[in-house]
Amino acid sequence: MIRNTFSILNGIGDKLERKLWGAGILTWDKFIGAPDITFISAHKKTFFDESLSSALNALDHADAAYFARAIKRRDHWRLYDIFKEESACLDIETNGFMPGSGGVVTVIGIYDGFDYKCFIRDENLTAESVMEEISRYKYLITFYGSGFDIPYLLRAIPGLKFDIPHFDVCFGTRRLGFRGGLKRLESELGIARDEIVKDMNGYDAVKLWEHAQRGSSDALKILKLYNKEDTVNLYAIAGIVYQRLRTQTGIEHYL
DNA sequence: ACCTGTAACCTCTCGTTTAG
DNA sequence: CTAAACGAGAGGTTACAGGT
Repeated sequence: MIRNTFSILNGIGDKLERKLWGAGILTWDKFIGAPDITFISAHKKTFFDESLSSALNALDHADAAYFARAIKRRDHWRLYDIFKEESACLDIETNGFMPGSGGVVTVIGIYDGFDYKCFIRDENLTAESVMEEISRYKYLITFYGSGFDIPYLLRAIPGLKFDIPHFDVCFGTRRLGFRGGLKRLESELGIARDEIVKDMNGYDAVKLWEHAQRGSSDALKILKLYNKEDTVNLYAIAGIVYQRLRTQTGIEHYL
């Protein structure tokens, strides 16, 4: 999908992108190779050619950091198919407060499609351990992470940084017309959730952490299961949402 | 070359939505 | 409960293309 994307260019939006596709210019290579495009001035085209050449170069080197910078957040979903093999779903739990007002991260869960790893406060959760795990990936998938998880992590754990593209599935689903949070989305898409944590919400996760602090190993176990279900299910949802967003662009009519 | 009409992009504010 | 960021919508602005 990213090779078909022209909205990364400054001055090209949805309309012009579709117009390019309609003119048979479906890929970056085609654009650079076209001698002239009637509705784009020669001066602009030279400029665009350069941008697309560096993007192609970055693509050859699978340079995730380049795309994290160069592509507007709303378009990061378009990188899904080229980075999905090296992607990770991330979800955090907290003690219910905001950083600076006593808020801390209690659990960080990361799922890459095969393995689930979790970092627990006071056990193995450090800036270094989390950073080391994050650095293994080139693509981040979250649900409302751009609004909550990532800013929270950055404030609560100094030293963390994220310079890879970030597919926030929440805004993808909104654009597709879905309402509601992750749990509702799961049921609408027919994705199952473990019975034990079926009716839990984020606030329950706060209470479970409090129980765990008072010595309940069961509470911690359930909290981890809850977090795991979130990341694993998100992984499945991301693929579906990507496919639907792709269809929504209309690209398939031109291929 | 210049001017003008049109189309689409950008910026801004506001309200909605989600997270734990 | 609270904070934050995106989307929607409106208005202003740029830039292209065609006519004179």
